[in-house]
Amino acid sequence: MLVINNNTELDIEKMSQVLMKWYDVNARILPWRNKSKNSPYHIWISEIMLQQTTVKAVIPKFKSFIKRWPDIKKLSLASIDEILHEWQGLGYYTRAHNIFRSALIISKNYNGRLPKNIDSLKELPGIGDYTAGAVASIAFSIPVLPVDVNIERVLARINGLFKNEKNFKSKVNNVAKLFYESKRPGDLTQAFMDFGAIICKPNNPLCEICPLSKFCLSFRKKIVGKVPGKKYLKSRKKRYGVVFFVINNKNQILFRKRKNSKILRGMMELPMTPLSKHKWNLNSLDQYYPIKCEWEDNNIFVKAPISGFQLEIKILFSRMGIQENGEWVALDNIGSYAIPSIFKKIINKVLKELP
DNA sequence: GTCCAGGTAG
DNA sequence: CTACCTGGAC
Repeated sequence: MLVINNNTELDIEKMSQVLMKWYDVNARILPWRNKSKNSPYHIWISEIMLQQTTVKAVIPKFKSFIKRWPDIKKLSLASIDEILHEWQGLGYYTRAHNIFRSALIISKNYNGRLPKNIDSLKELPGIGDYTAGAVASIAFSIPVLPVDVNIERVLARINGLFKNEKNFKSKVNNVAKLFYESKRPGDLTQAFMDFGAIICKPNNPLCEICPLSKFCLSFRKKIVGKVPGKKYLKSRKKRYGVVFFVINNKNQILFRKRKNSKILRGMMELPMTPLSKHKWNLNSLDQYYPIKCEWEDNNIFVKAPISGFQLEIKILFSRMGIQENGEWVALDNIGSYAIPSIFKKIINKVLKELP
């Protein structure tokens, strides 16, 4: 028995068995699937269409596409305009271009048949790690388990892995590799896919009828809904700001009160520039300096996610004698003010990193 | 109405 | 890392 992440229930053989048994009864009927033998061409087209696109949207498009171009040779004789027209509404139109380019390559170099190994598949435009693995396992019975978000979620839940933690991707890939030995690689891949879509759903997973629950660490810990969670920093829009960090010889920091702003109104903040889409030119800060003094640039940056944005704050620093004007807050009294956590974060970082 | 996921290419 | 597009979540 293999043990991953303290999951002593993990038993690859047994899990594959259970999953296959479930799949044999519950497999979705989809137009690109064939009980006796899957067509590599159909699997390829369906996998490309299914990238970023729901099964529901793909089904009618797949049918008309295959009807119009029943094999790769015929597809290679089409025009890109025809293919784009057929792709209309599916989105990500580069996929259509890539399919056409691949069709030409396959006709020319592979006699109209998809190559049967992962490396050659990945050389074709539009085929990356996932799609190569999907086609290889489903169409050619090559023992791999490609990891898309659905399979990732299933494996992560079974092993209690969070996207947040270090090396999440490689941990999931390592678990996936444990399943490479399967006797029915294509069915196992599709079993995982259907299982992720029907039972181990992103929201409201059906744990009460899940045949894998006894192997599932998240289920045992009652945290299924939280796994795999989100990455801490997603691709958010970037905004840049410069904070003026002023501290006096009584260990007080210069603050100011936010006024006519939508967010964080009435809370205390460190003096700073407005947030900009672009990095600040340090020569254009004149109108934003809270006081007149010399500014040290210690090359300190603080990154923080806030309401849909990823902030990158640069710190300019100044140490000075007692000064009457302004809102000065003693370091050991910060707790008694309404200060957004982002500014606390900045303060902590600055105090830690100052030379 | 707004937010945002999601494989691949670049 | 971002752009690509759409539809599903909220």
